[in-house]
Amino acid sequence: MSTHVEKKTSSGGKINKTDIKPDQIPPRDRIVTTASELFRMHGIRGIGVDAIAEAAQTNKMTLYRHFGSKDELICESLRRISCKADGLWKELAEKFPDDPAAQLDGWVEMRSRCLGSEPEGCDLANAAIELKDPDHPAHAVIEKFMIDQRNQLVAACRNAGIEQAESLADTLCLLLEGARVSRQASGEHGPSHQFRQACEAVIASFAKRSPS
Amino acid sequence: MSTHVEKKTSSGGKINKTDIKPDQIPPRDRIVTTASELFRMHGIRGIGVDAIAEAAQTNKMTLYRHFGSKDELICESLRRISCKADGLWKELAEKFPDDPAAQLDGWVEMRSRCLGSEPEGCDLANAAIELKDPDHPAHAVIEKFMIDQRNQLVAACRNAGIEQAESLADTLCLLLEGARVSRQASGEHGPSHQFRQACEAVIASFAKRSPS
Amino acid sequence: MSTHVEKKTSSGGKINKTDIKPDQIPPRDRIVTTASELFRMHGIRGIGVDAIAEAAQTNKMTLYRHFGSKDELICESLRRISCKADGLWKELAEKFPDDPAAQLDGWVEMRSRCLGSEPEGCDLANAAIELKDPDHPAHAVIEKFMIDQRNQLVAACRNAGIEQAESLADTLCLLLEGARVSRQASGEHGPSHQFRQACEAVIASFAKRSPS
Amino acid sequence: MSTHVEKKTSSGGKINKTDIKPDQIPPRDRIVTTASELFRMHGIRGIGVDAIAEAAQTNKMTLYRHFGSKDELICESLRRISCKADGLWKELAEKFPDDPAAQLDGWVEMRSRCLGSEPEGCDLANAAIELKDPDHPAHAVIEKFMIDQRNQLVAACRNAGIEQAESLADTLCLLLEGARVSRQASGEHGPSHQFRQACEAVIASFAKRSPS
DNA sequence: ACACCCGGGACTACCCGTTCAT
DNA sequence: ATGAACGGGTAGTCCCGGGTGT
Repeated sequence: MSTHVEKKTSSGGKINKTDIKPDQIPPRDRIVTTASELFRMHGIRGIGVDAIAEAAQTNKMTLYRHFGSKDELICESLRRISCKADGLWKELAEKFPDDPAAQLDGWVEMRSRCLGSEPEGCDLANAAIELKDPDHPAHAVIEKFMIDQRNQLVAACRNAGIEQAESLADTLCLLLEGARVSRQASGEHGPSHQFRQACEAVIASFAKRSPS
Repeated sequence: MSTHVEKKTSSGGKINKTDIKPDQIPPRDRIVTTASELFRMHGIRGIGVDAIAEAAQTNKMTLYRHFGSKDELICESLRRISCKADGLWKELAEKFPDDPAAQLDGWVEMRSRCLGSEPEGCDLANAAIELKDPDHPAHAVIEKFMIDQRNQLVAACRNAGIEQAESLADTLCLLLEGARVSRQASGEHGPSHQFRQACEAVIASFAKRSPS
Repeated sequence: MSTHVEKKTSSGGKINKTDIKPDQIPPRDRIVTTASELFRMHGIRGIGVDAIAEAAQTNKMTLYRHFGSKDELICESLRRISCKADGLWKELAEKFPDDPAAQLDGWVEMRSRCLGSEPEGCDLANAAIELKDPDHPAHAVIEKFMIDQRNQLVAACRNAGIEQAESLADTLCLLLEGARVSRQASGEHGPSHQFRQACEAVIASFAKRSPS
Repeated sequence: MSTHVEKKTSSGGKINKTDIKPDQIPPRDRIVTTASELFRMHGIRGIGVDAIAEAAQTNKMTLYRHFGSKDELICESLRRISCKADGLWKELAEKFPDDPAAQLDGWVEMRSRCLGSEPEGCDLANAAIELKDPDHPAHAVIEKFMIDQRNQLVAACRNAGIEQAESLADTLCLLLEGARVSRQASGEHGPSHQFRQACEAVIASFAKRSPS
C-alpha cells in the first residue's frame, strides 16, 4: 500500500489553485481528509494509521498527538462527513428558495446523481456495518447523523405539504440507503437504477393523499 | 480449550469409543456453519481462521485442507447463505399455492419479521460493503445472489399480475436493503420500521396501475 | 480466550488506560515462567508453543521474537530453573553459617521435603530423558547444571570434613536422582520414602571414616 | 485382534525351524521388539507408529490389528521389557545357587555393567517420566514392574541375611534408578560411575548391622 | 520523525494416530 | 492386507496492525 496520494480533486471539490505547497492546510485537517478518503476506499479496517499518516504527509506520532487513537480519528472523520452532508440541505434551500417541493425533488435528483458518481455508498452506513461492536464510539456519531438526516428530510417533506411527512421521509431513507448498498452489491445496473423513479413515485403517491 | 493440554491418544489413553461426540456433522459443514455465524457476528474481517476453527471444534489445518484459503471459506459461506435464502421462496410457494399475490405479501411479511429478529442485516450485502476489493471472489457470489433474488422477486410480481414487475421488484429490493442497513445504522426505531408499510403502499400502487 | 472475539482497539474502543493489567512483568519473563510450568506439568514434548503463548497471555509471534525456536525456549527455561536451584545453596549457607555439617543435613532435609511437594522430579533430569537427541542444545545446559550441583555438593561434603567428599557427593546425587525418578515411577510410597534415611546413613558412614 | 497369531510356517502346519527368512518370527513379536527398540532410542513420543511398522517390516494396518492403539503397543512393549528383567533374577539364581549374598553382589555387578552398555537407562522409568498423564495405562504396568523389582530385591536381601531387607532394597533401588538417570543427564563420567562402590558400601553397612 | 514493541492474522510444511476403500 | 485419506496437531514464517518511547 504505497502512498499514491495524488489529489484527484482537480475536477471537483477543493480547488487549490493557489498553493504550491500541498501542506498549507494544517496537519490535522490533512489527516482527517486523507483518512476519510482512505477509509472510503479500503474500508475502516482495511487501512492502517501508518498508511494514513504517510498519505497525509506526516507521521504516526503527529497523528496520535492529534487524535489519541484510531477510533477517535474514525469518529472525527465521520463527523466531518456528516457535516458536509448537512451542507447539502443548505445548498438546496439556496437553490430553490420558497419552493419546498422543488427542494425535495432536488434532493432526489442530487442523490440520484451521487449514486452514479460515488459507488462507495454512504460512509456512515458502511461504517455502521463494518463496526459491529455496538459500543464503538463511532456508533453514536452515526446514529446522530442518521437522525439528523431523517429530520431534515421530514422537515422538507412537511414543508412540501406532505401530511404523512415522517412516513414519506422514512420511505425515502430506505430507498436511498437501499440504493446505495445495492449499488455496491449489485453494481450500477442493479436495482439502484430504479432509485429516482421509485422516489418520484412515492413522493407523488404521498402528495396525492395530502390536500395540497 | 484453553491450553490443548488434554491429549487424546498417547497420553490420555482410555477414550472409550463412545467418547463425547457432539459432531455427527462432518467438519466441513461445521466449519462453514460456524464461519457464517461468526462472520455475521463480527464481520468478515473481524474474525480469524483460528477462531473459526476453534469454534468449529476443529483446527486450522483441517480448515485449510477443506478450503485452501479464508477467501474460499468466505465464498462458500456466502453460497450457503444464498442457498438458504433461495429455499425461502419455495416455502412461500408451498404456503400459498396458486396465490401469487399472497406470496408477494408473504414475502413482505416474512422480511418484515426478519428485520426484527436478525439485526445484522443481509450477510451478502454486508460482505459486499466490507470487501471493497472488486476482484474479491466473493463479489461474484454476491452478484449472482442479488440477481437471483431480484429475478425471483420479479417473477413473483409478474405472477401477481403486476405489469411493471421489474420496477416493482427493484423498488422492493431497495426498500429491503435499505431497511436492513438502516436497521444497523439507526437501530430498530429508525426508518426500518417503515419497511412493511412502504412495501404495501408500493405494491398497492403498482397493482392499481395494472389491470388485473 | 475462546474466540479472540473481543477486540481491544478498533472495535472495542474505550480501553481506559487502567485496563486490567495482570502483567507488569515483561512478556519474555511471562513466557519463560509459563513455559517452565507447562513443561513440568506435561513434559517438554507434551506442550506446544501455541499453548505456551496462550497461557503466557501473549502470542506465538512474540514468543518467537524472543526465542527464535522452541529449543531456545527450552534451554532458557532450564537455565532459569538451574539458577533457582543454585540459590538454594545460598539459603543453606545463610541458614547455617559456619556449620557445614548442618548445611549438608539441611540439604538432605530440604530435598526430602521437596520429594513430597514436587512429585514431578528434577526438571533438568526429566528433560535429559525426554530429549534423547544428544545434540540438543539443552543437553549442554543440563550437563552444566549437573556438574554445578555435584560440585556444590562436593564442596559441602568437603567443608563438613568428609575425606572422600567426591564419593559421598556422587552417592548423594544418585540417591537424590533415584528418589526423584522413583517418586514418579512408583509413587510416594515407593523406594523414594527411603531417601532421607539412606542419605543420613551414607553420610554417617562417610563421616565415620573421616577423622574429624 | 481377530486373528491372534497367524501361522508363520512356510509349509504345512509344522513348526519349521529352518528359517531362511529373517521374518520367521511372527509379526506381532517383530512389532513389539522393534517398538521397544525405537521407543528406547527416540522416546515414546519421539517415534510414530508409521516408523515402527516400517522398521518392523510390516504396515500400520497389521500393527493396528494386533494392538488397536499405540497405547496398547506401549504397554505391551513395557510388559515384555519387564519380563526380560524378571528373567535376570533367574539367571542369578542359577549362577549362584545357594549363595544369596553372591546373588546380591551379582546383581550389583550386572547392573553396574549395564550402566555402561545401556546408556538409555530404565525404559520403564523413562516411560513413567515421559507419560505424565497418570491415567495412561502404561502406568499400571510400570508400577507393577517397580513393585516386582523391589520385591525381588527385598527377597534377595533377606535371603542374604540382611535384617533390614526393605531398607536396603529401597536404597539399592534409589541408587540404581539414580545411576541410570544420572547416566543420561551427566554422561558416563558423572555420578553414575560411583554406583557400584555405593552399592557395595551400603550392602556392607547393612550386613554389618545384621547378625550373620 | 524514527525505530521499536507487542499483538495477531493468514498461511505452510510436516507428523501422528486412525480408519476406509480397495 | 496395503496405501490413501482423514482428522487432528505442532513448529515455524511473513506481514501488518496499533501504539509508545525516543
